[in-house]
Amino acid sequence: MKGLNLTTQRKAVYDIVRNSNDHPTAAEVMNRLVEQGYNFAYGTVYNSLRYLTDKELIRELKLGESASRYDAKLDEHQHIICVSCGRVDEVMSSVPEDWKQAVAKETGYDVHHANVVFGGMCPQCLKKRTN
Amino acid sequence: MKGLNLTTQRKAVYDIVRNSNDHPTAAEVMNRLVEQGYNFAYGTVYNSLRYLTDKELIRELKLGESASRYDAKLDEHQHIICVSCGRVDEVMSSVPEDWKQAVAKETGYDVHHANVVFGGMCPQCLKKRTN
DNA sequence: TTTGATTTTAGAATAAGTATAAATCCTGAT
DNA sequence: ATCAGGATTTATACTTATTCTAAAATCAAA
Repeated sequence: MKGLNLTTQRKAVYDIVRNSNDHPTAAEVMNRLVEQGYNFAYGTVYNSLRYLTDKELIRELKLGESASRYDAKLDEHQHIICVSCGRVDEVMSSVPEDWKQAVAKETGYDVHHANVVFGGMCPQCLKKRTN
Repeated sequence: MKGLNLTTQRKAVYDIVRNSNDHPTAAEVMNRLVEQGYNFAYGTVYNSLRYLTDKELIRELKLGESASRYDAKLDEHQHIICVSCGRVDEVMSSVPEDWKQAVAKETGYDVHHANVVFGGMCPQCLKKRTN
């Protein structure tokens, strides 16, 4: 591939992001690395996450929380956060094209992309609620 | 009103947010306060912004940048950021109801709200571009 | 196998925001 | 007016997430 240099540390970080289904933060990636017996410098984890993001092997998610999360799912999709337990799920249903066009018309912008973060109550928390 | 205590500092902060059209960050609010001859503690500015947010006089915007922005426009709306110059504009066209329903169906969530941040090129930057 | 480039490391630095404790300000009952 | 109690402000310390830096380690190629 186009000059991809996957060192031990980058590979380990990539594998964690790939094999996690909960969009871990840098700190969570760090914890899981330690669980697996690695002991990389904090800066290396951040560097690796940035490198992998630049190479488009993973995506950085800014969902309005204090820390960025990372996602190895690359096809265009959005996210939904449970207001009760904080879990993050994928939303595959894509932004309606005609809405994007309406926004372009309204604002005069050439609209490149949309980042959408839904908030709501996840099925599990809905069940736990008022019974 | 419902126990609203607008001190000098809170009023001054509120006025700045209200009279700005660029969704200032806390640091920008601070700068504008200094320009107006005020000299409040940093903590006071943060406290005031939180107080005003709690009282629903302003809204905190988390647009995926490092710092929160503040907006005195209260009706539901979204935002668009210029990828070239960074300016932030309002998007009044609202999230299509049927899309929200599709997302609820797909995820099983009870969808409460959606935060949308569009990215694109603003009219001014479009004009400046390749001429 | 020396040289140069790249990467990792440890730790310092930064940026945004929160917590804390003392000082100040307000308000309302004596 | 005046004092007590609560709320607010202030200055400063702290936290969290992340980036920067400079030295050490690793790799790759001549």
